[in-house]
Amino acid sequence: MDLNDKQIQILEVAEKLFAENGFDGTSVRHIAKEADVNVAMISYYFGSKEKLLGTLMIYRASNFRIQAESVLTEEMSYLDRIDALIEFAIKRIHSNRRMYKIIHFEYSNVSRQIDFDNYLDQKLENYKLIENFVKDGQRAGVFSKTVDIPLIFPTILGTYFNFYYNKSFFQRMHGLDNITSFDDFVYKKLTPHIQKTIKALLTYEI
Amino acid sequence: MDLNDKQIQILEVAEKLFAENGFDGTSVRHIAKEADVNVAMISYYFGSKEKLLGTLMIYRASNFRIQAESVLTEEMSYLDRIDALIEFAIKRIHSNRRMYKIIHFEYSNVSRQIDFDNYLDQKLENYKLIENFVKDGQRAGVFSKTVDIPLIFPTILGTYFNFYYNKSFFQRMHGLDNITSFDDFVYKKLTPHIQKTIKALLTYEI
DNA sequence: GTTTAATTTAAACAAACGTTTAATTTTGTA
DNA sequence: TACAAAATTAAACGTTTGTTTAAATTAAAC
Repeated sequence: MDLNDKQIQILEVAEKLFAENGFDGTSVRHIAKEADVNVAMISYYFGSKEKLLGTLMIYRASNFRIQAESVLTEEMSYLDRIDALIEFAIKRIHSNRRMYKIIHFEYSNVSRQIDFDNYLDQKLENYKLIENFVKDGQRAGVFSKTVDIPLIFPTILGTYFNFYYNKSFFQRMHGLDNITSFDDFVYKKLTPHIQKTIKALLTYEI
Repeated sequence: MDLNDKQIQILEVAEKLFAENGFDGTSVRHIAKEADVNVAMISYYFGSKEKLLGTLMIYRASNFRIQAESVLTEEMSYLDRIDALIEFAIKRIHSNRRMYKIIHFEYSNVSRQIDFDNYLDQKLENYKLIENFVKDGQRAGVFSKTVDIPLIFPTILGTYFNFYYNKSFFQRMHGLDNITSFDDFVYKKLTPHIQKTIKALLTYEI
């Protein structure tokens, strides 16, 4: 997939607007105007609005697994590697949060004709990686054997996204008033909270 | 707010379709057809599509706090009350999951003119209730003093919703193939996982 | 410099959108 | 039965939707 500058410009504007207003809430004319191109360019380059979203998904599907794998094989204690993995994971989903929001909302939409196979394959790959790591830790006697491994992911990602989806509520509650402090909060408060939660869960007996 | 049978019928169809296809992805004609009424009835009863959503929010905003309060004041250990609270909370959000999905996706939509004040007020009330309970537990020496109380909610709700939003993925992974087993999974696997996670977090030192 | 291909444009397309209208039917009241 | 109010209907309203067309412009190839 080779994309020229204009195509990338359109994709990034579309990502922003899809995340803000939803796929159906965003018109191709709105995308075109914001990206400063003619409406017809979207059909010309991508074929259709749905294919534009499909291209966007592929464009954003960079490989989480390879980097996560290198984090997990560093020479550190199991708990330190959990910390490192979660720090890396939150950084990743935070910078890709718009794409995730689009996926969350379109994934369960039956009327949409979008190919989620690549997304699901990557998700499964990522799961297998974590599963093996946790099982290693269990064999080493560091992690509890009663933890429900498939549900670790929803707890990590879910905590982040529930925070993100209720951003205004938390901003009001904490008095955060701009984007910088939202970013700061994610790294300085939310990430440690998730790290602590997962470490607690993985070492909790009965 | 007094609603007749036909109005309730429209509201429940709308809730289902909004959750499935989004607010913008659902047409008033689709709602009317599914609810077996004429399109004009929606304007006639609710004024507009947006006001229909507003009415739906009020219709679903039943009081979580009162029931949660009675759970938290039962004569049980702190950890057992955590279990009871989470079991109750998951039951509630599971049965209201469609409404929550709509709210999550419309809440961050700036172009929408919907009143979220009631929703936010309730959210704050619920938070205050939990905050007081956790602080009591900390004073009693049962709960860790380093836990970030405002982030307990995102972990509970987020775990549920990330599971729900990736339902098909988990169904494929666990071989769940119908709605009954999805319900079963929520109560028999997901709820215990969240209970364990929060108890672990609340008793985790350092 | 000429020709061919790629890009960009404004305009038009039919379909679908939320909403309103005005007429008709049903219901409730006296 | 007669009347008024409420409910229901099909049709029409003006916009907006995604997409296509055909002409104009720019870029690349020879």
